Amino acid sequence: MATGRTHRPATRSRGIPEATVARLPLYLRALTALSERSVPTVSSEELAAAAGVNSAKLRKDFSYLGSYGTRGVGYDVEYLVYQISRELGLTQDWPVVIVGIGNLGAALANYGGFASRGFRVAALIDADPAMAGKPVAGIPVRHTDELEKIIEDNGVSIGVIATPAGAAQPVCDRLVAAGVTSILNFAPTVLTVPDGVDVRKVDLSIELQILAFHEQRKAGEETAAGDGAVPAATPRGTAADGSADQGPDGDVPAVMPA
Amino acid sequence: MATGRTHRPATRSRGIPEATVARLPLYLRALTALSERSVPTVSSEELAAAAGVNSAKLRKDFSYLGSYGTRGVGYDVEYLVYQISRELGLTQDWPVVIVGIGNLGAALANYGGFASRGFRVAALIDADPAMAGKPVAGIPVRHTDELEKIIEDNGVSIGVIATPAGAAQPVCDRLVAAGVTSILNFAPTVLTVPDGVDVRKVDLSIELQILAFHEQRKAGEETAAGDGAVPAATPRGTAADGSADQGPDGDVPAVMPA
DNA sequence: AACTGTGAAGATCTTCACAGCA
DNA sequence: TGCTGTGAAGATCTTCACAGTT
Repeated sequence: MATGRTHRPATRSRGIPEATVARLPLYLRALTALSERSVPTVSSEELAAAAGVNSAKLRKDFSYLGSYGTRGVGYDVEYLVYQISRELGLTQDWPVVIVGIGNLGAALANYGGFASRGFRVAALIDADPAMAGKPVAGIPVRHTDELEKIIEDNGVSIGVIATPAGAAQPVCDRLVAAGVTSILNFAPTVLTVPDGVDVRKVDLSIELQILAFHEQRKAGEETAAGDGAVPAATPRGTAADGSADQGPDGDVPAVMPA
Repeated sequence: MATGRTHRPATRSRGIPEATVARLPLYLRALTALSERSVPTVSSEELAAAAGVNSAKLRKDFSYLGSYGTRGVGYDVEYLVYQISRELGLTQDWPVVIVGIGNLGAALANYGGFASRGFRVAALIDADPAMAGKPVAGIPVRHTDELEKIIEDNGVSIGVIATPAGAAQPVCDRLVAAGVTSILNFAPTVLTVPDGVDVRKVDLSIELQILAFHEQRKAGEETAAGDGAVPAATPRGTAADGSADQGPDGDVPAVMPA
């Protein structure tokens, strides 16, 4: 082993740090709202407040994209929306398949934000033969047997797994074998994928456990006063301070349909 | 904002770094699986593989909890399960309320992992009068009017918001006013909360956008033939390298019911 | 005067590599 | 011998603070 190999230059995709990439969608959402209100320009201070981060961080983040602002003025909303969209690859259409149409899968299929921003639900797939043909969110559910064909016919490269934990890895393997290279996993399992495939996971129970940790911490500190919730002073929210940064930075969360 | 206040000593809750806290649930899940198979001990190497992280990181994480392992042997599964559960505050019962019972809220209510690990759904709340009384996952939905009373009667400190984006902040304000100090937000909005309240967010569209960014990157690199970029080497999956760490570390994602 | 862009300092997090215990 | 626990080095990320621009 050893091999001083290029030990994963990772993150440095090409200059934009991963932490910044994770915040671009946040900025984009805030900018889109401003755009809809026809606001022409914003200062880093205003936009930062709307996105829930601090302005220094926002400016540094934008500096990785280039110099899209005007000193003394701020940023042109429309222009920034375009630049960030392009950077995120949202100027093109990404066909997505959702596998596992239980409560969660249905919720995802119905999610409006999907179509609105570069993503298109190419197909809903479920292993239950009884579901086949039934429309969910206006899209007919197709059987797992067709998975490979669907991926190929639609050139799908992003797959969403909303199956029970036990089915996740097999489904993942098939998706990858069929050509999917990015997976969003809602099943509470660690997926193993070959090199070159990205996996992000969303896990409800993990998020709750992280909250429980901080909650327990608060309870302990409060003791000083007596009990009541939220003393006058700050029991302090460990991480995530009040209005500032949301979603500390943990990594995961998971959900799983019935 | 501003206020040169105690500039958030944040993370250092009391020694355990936030990044470690975010991984404890992962270890716990892997350990629970081992426990069910009656495996008595595990090495950091084995457990790390099961949790999808590298062993050095796992050992360092555990070192913050104390010295619970045995050199030359490994960790006692049952003992570790207990220690991590205690650290995360899962040895006590956390009543949780879910507000917004659409497709997503129903999916969350049906999520099995809820009850199994220290969390108990105290109530399901929805603004639609027509939903009141209807059982979802065996629990009758109650109207938003009762929110405050429910929170107080059950001593709820953790709330899950699965409402449409527009209703999220108002609901959040009421939850906080009633005593909730930890919120898991599935609505695609940045919530503003007073100091001392923790907010974590889960946002589907953000996760997809992050995947799209990397996906676009991959596509671009493959083209390498054309312009001068990336030799002939691997197309490489930007971040999240193959089987290693899952879920890079972004911060957020969002889902929203119909 | 107002605000961006950014070098540098600080804070966190990760990985190495090896001393030390069972 | 086998594997944990951890100081130290590295890599990232955040925040400061101010030069530079309109």
